[in-house]
Amino acid sequence: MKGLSTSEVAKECHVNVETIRYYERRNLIPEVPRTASGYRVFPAEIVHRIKFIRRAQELDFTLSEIKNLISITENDNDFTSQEIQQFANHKLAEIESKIIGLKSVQSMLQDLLERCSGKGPICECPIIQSLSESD
Amino acid sequence: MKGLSTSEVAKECHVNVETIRYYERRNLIPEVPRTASGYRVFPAEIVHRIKFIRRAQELDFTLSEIKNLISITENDNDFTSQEIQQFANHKLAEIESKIIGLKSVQSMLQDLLERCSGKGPICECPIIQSLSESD
DNA sequence: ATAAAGTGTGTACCATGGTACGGAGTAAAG
DNA sequence: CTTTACTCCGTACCATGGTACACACTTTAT
Repeated sequence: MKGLSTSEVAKECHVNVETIRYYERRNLIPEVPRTASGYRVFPAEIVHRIKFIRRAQELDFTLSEIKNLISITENDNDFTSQEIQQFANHKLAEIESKIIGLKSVQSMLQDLLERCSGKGPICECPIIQSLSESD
Repeated sequence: MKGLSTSEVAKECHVNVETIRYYERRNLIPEVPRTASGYRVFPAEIVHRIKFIRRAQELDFTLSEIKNLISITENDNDFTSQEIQQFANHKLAEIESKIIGLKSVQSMLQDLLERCSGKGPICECPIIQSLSESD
């Protein structure tokens, strides 16, 4: 008995059953074979695919970007090397500036935590200062 | 003639006029005075406030988090030092793990770019490899 | 004085990423 | 066998962060 049911996959991946159907509709996962009565039968690999999607989402890839990413790897796509290069470059720039921004918030928050040690009055909040000053 | 109209503020901040009304509804900006005929008259400082909101959004703060941030600084809030500390700690953890994730995608993309130099067949994409392997 | 531009309100709509629900058929357990 | 659990589908709904629109009233420019 090989193959997983929708809910087995959902449980494995810690996602909602509906999410799986949704990903299918969005073509993030393939349409898998069905039983005679129409129940989906997923190959075990689908679990990796879905976990892949979730990890990529956490890193701010949108579902359509993820779709592209997937089709690049599967080689069943219409992208040229150049396009892939451009995509990667674009995303890289985005990521770089995000890292910079996050690092600055990070140090602001660290600062805040040092000053506001959970007691006494609200400090002159350094987060807000920094976010406010730049223009 | 002091005070800015809605569209002047919008222009200054590079946001849509409707966005300003939206922020007012969400209580991210105060309800400002009106002219006799009901037109909003914004103080110049509102521009900083709105730019603040936009910067914070870019760094993944949600509008409600931003609202909290603002009310913390204005001291017209019900937060204890402890709550602020917790909020900061929580957000800090979030930011840290995001930075780590982004850095790993960053190096994957850099890798990809080195290998796929825009010519030849699609490489065995290292991005996907890395996203796929972990569990 | 009259047209064009700006502002107000409320409500509807958009995209993204899901989640829930009703009704009907299927499978599994008691 | 019947009850419970699972699955299907389509459609509707939710939250977030806006954006657009219609309709009415001001303001400004000509």
